[in-house]
Amino acid sequence: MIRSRLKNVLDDCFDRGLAEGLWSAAAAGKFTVELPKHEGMGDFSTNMALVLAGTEKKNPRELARIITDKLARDSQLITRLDIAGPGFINISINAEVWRQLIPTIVAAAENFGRSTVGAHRKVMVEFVSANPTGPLSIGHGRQAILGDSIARLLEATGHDVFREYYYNDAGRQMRVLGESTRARYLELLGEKSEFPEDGYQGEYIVDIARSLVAERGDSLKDHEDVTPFKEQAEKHIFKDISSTLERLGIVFDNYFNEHSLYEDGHIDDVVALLRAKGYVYEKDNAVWFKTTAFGHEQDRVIIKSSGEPTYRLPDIAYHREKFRRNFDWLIDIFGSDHIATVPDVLAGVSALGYDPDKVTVVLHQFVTLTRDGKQVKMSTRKATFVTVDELIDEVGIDPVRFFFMMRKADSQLEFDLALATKESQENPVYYVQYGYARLCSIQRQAAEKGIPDTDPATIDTSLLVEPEELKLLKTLSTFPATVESCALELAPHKIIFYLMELAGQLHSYYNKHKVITDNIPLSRARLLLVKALQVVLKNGLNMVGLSAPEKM
RNA sequence: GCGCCCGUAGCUCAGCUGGAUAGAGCAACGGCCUUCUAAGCCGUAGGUCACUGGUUCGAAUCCAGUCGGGCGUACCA
Repeated sequence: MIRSRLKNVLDDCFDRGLAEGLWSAAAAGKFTVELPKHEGMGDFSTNMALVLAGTEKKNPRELARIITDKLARDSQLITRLDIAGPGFINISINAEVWRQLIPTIVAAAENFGRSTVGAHRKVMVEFVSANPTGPLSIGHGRQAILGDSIARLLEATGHDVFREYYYNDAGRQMRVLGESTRARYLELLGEKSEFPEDGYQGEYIVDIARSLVAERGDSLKDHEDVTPFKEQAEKHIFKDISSTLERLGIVFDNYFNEHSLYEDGHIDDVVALLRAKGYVYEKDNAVWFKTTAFGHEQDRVIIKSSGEPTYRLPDIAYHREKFRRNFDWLIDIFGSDHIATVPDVLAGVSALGYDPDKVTVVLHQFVTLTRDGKQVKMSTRKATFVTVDELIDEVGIDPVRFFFMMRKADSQLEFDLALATKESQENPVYYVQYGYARLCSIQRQAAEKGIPDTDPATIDTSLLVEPEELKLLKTLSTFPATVESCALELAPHKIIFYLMELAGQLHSYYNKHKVITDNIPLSRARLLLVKALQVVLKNGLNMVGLSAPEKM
């Protein structure tokens, strides 16, 4: 926020130089204001002179001198200017400007960091979208938390967010699920049964079968139709999935059933529309989508010779429905194994006349699960996977959320179970939360000692002169911009790194300076800083679905 | 073969819309609890940013190629 104030001053300086004919407009909008990499270089740094040197073919240090002469007139904000290195201008900000942040933050309270840049744009975030064939596995967990955190950050920045879960409870995989359940059911009754070769072997199928025995006894013993088994399995698995999501604090606005696309005729509509536009043809008894018209290497089958659609067709129809529901921005969170479908769906969207630029696909790489240094193979069928539920049981909800958010989506994420369990005491999530708990503890102490409450109007913040205090203020000031860039870049990991940085500075400060001392005015000033820190830590944690415990 | 992602400290990873001396956590080593919670702090050590070339005042960052790992590349989803 102070940075943007400074940027305005620099822009103004640039415009005045432009008016005076000192340089051309070629460098307009190209220079930046950054935080210097190293301490002792002022509060901010700009490459304005270097950028101008490039466009004007002039000596950068000479340009820097001209710029600093112009800037020096503004002393409200700027207290010192230095030209460094090849022509960087290092800028020191009036400490009072930093201090003024404190009452601002305290007054904004839970709104500090929130913004309206989203301007109520309607955004759909589609994520998880696991079919009901088994409990959520680690891979789904990453996606669930990534999607939910992105959704939360978009909400915090003023977007109207809609969370949707797309699933398919029809088809071969569900039939196999039903058959697997029947086999377990018959086993429980002591009957002969043949377990499907590619059946779902997880223990959860036995639990479902057991529930069927409890509810229906042996009445389904000779039942030919697999439907009741399938339905029972689906019912239980969905209940299981939603309870896992609920534990993680994830709530969907809608569950979209793929099957409804058939019932409502959307599948047929899409084929007809594509056909009308000439993007569809028949070959080898199958129906093909002319994706080569969109620069792809080969066309794709959308209806098999058996008459069944391939996954592409409902995916395209589903995205058409998203567009028809008038969202301004469609965000799909997919595992990297779905990468192949993305170009096809986007081609479909284009072919139907919608704007593919409104779709953003966040592909996340796989989670590698290790236990005692050995990689654990994951397969829903074989049930050698670890479920999200088991993971939560072992390490707790906040650490699960935190760990999955800690890495950018592009990176493969290694989750060492042994480490996460054994060393949960040193988990980075506790480092951040402990910072918050410490602040709360300080306030409890202050109340006990009868130090008057923090009415900003009666507090002299100019007593905050320690370098650690000013450093904390600088970090606090970047919170709103951090939230905004995390949201717009769909990158929750950045807020995690921000929170770790802030917590680190706070712990250092705590160890070096006492907040509560016999010096009451100073104590009150520091308590107000504590309050501002509390606001930011809590908002940051809550914004991505983490708790902020007052005691640990 | 082709497409996408990744390759940065012993390990796990930030940094990547080009900027000054490349960072964090864990692990290792040495210190700090009669004082607001030691789930903490301070210090030491640890690097050819995979490799080669290019672009330029400047490259971990951009481009090309090479090597290594992952995921795809279906009339599976």
